[in-house]
Amino acid sequence: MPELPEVEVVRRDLEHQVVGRRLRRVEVHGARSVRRHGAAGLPTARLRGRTVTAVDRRGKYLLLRLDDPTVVVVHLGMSGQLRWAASARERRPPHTHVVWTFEGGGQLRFVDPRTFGEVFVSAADPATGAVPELAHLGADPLEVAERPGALAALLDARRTKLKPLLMDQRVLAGIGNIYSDEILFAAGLRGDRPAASLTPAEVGRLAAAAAAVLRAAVAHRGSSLADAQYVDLAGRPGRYRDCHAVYDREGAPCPRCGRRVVRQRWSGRSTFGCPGCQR
DNA sequence: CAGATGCCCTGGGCGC
DNA sequence: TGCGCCCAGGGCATCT
Repeated sequence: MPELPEVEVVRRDLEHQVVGRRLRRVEVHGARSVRRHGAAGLPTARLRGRTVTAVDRRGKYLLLRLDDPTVVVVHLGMSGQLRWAASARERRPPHTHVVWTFEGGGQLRFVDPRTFGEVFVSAADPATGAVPELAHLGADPLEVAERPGALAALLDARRTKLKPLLMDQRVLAGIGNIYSDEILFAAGLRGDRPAASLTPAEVGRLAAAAAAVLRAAVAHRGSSLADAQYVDLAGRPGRYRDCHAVYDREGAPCPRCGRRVVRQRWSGRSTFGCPGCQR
């Protein structure tokens, strides 16, 4: 569920909380969350005593950069949360799999009931800061939206449909099922249009819609759905769900034309849209 | 190569 | 009240 806006909200909160702080201890309680490291487990010794210098985001991944090339990478998956506790004595939520304790008090907890998320440690390229495991990720949607020409090139490069392309992390990194539906509605485009079929005017609408939807979602601190899987660092839900035009609104009136929002299933996944406003 | 399917996993919602 | 089933879906593997 956490997509670009939710991850960005957590990134900003985290930046204020942990940059400049030194790690005292790292504990792993759930092996599946650090599965990328295999039997060796998370290399916690590499982290101890290090200071966090920056918190970055690459698509849906969070990067905690330390004062050496080491980077702690967190992906929230479907149900992952990062939660801050002012004191280590605060009770840990169920499904707390990784705990970072900082000098001077304060704990960061990685909580993830469905364990689709993960935590891993890597080394950034000293020249570029790039993380090798994330090399497959495509462009940041917010940056591409500034340049419709670049977006047009991405759309033309693949013979696929519009929605799968928006959600393809190798092309655009950060858009998932919720925001692809909201962006396509805002752009007035159907998700099953061939990506390469868009006119320049439609590409312009798509770029503007992506920027507007993603920025508004960040401003509203993300989308928390009924199951409340996504909450911010302090455990608070986001409010952007109240702004959804189509996602999870099957049968409700389209905010633009009043027709009923339709839900379809594509390859096992729900897609919401307005049959009147999207073409 | 595009696209479909299945798997991983748990909690919430719903039907009976 | 309670049981069992379905669903949510990001990323990846595996097919057609």
